[in-house]
Amino acid sequence: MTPGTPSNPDDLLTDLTPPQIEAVTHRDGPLLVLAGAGSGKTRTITRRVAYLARTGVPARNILAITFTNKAANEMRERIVAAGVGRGPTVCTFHALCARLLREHADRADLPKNYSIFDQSDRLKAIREAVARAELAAERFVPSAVEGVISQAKNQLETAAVYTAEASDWPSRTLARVYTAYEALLAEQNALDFDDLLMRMALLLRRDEELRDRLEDRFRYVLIDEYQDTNHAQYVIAHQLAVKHQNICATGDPDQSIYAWRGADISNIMEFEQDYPQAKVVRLEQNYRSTKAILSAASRLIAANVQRRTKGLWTENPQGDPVRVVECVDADDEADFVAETIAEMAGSRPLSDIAIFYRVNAMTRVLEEALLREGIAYQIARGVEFYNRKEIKDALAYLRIIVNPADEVSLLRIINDPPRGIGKTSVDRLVAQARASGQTVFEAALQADRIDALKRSAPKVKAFAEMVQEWQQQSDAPVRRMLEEMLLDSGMQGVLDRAGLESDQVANVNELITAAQEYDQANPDGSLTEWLQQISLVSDVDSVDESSGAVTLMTLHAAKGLEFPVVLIVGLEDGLLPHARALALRADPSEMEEERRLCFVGMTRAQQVLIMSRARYRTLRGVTERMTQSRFLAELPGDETLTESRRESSDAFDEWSQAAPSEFSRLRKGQLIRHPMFGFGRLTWIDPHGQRTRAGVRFTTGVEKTLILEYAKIQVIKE
DNA sequence: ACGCCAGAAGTTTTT
DNA sequence: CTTCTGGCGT
Repeated sequence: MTPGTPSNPDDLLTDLTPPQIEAVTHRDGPLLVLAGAGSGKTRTITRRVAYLARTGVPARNILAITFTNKAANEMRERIVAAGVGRGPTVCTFHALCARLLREHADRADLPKNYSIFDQSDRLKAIREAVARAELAAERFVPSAVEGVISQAKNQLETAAVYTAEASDWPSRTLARVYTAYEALLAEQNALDFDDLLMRMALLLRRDEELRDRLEDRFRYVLIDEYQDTNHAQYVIAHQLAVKHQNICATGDPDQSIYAWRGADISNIMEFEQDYPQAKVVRLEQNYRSTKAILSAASRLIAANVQRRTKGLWTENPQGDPVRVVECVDADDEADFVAETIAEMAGSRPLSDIAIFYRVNAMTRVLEEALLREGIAYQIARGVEFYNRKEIKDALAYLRIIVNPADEVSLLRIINDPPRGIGKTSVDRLVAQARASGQTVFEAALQADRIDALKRSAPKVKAFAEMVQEWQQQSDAPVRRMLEEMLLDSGMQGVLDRAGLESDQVANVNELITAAQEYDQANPDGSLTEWLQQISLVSDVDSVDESSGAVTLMTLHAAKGLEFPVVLIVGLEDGLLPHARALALRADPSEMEEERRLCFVGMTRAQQVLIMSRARYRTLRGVTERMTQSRFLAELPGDETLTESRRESSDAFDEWSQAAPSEFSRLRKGQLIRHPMFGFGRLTWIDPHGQRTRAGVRFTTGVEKTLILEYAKIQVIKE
């Protein structure tokens, strides 16, 4: 279908259910689609976009916001397939903001060529900010400070606002770090991920004229995964929809899994209060999973207290029961996974199969086992590619071409590959820049005038001039720019020495390919735009359905996807739910989020769902006995089938079922005394006869694991 | 100036 | 157990 071809928009409705049709055909005014897992949400949104376009809404007036780039690309393809063309804007919140801030840089009071700082750039800047605020680095762990700043930005609290509101000493001190950090970013023309959202939200609030223009441009706004939007995203969406009120939010509170990142579930829960005229459509029929899978998942999620009950049903066949498999340890579990997949490989393509886990660290054993069985796999971790040293270096070079004020990037590569500019010289150069109020790059250009640099001065100057030469040709195609830079910088030499077979060369080649693809897709593109675009890749963006391989990913990355066969590993207390949610001071809502995470994983499965756990797991070098996840106990017995990889006579079981020992009188919560550490309370006990261990939180605040056979503790009070 | 080694620290999830 | 950092030796 091409634009202009006469067509009946009702063709778009023929295979939809009544509630789906309601959502698709609703024209003006706010719309909330509460879409349960597997209820055809993506299809509904896509159809809605197509329907709007075919019933008179100019395609360019439609904005669809997705959670990942991958989801955006897929939706765009589907919209094109529905005959709408490339008119609608389909992207993530971050990509939208990056683009709009570039387009309206003057109004946003920003340079167009700003750098986007990733996690590690940001941590470096925070360390520097802590130093500048003259605070003890030990007291201010960068990652903790980062969390505070990130949270503030999500709440649209600028450094100035945060400072004004800081009343106690800790927050006043953090306000100083935040202020210093913001100054650092400003000096470097850099934004972090949260800035993209905060800047855009604040800009829309204060610049009425721009808001008005954007409201007219994006007359129809659709937001997917609304349950995982944070406050800043909420404000952006709201500002864009104030005038026309054509906001369509879709989501599922049961699939909210990003509260830790600032997502605010009340955005979706209170949609009807925010938009009193809102029409609400519920999609509760599941088209994805078998009855067995769906009822197991439904039973699990029903254990959440903070939840509006909701029925999810399916007309799909009953299917096989959900298998729960108890393995001996992580290696055994990985073997089980690999063997099971090998058996299935004859009857279905590997790309049908996915393995989910709670933490990335669990991939190693799985990879080894899959390799042994000769099973092709891909791991969803696009971000990791961009964290490789050679990639970060190459991008740092490109970033200073575009934005020479980007000090984090400049310092990263000023002597890499080595060009005789040592640490001392760099320190002196930075000191000179600070003293004269220049950027480090500006100071480097005049290195010959800095006496302190001595013999390295010509090298520094040569480096700066090399960057300047690149700058003069920076409107060349991205790929050519990249290759030129590799050659001139000496990186190519390093790569040549590493050899054609090396990972480094393969990675850089992949980057070159990415650059070339960008050039082809965007004839009017720019290096700036490409750099900003690739700063926003997510793990799942790298997943390729046609790869013919098993897909491995975290449960978080699995959201929005579906696979005929799903294996979820590590169903153990401490892993899923994660130990953090089990901690004594953990908020109960953390446990509920873990349960939703498990629910999300289970509901990705179409036909076969297998969940496994290990009795022993080695984490950071220590083997721990694991108890099964409480979530397994919450599954319905008649829909699940529990199997054990070993007879119960195995040594470990005997060990664990040993006769009650002298430690059997110990109970959780008892007050005890330790000769070295003093008083404390038992937080957990792991009974293994003589080998019984227990966790103790001492009054000093320290928590310790004690092997009771050796630790002579004394019970003070029952 | 540079590379190596040893010790430390940090391990949830990510746009 | 891994990865990174900082210090030390050349």
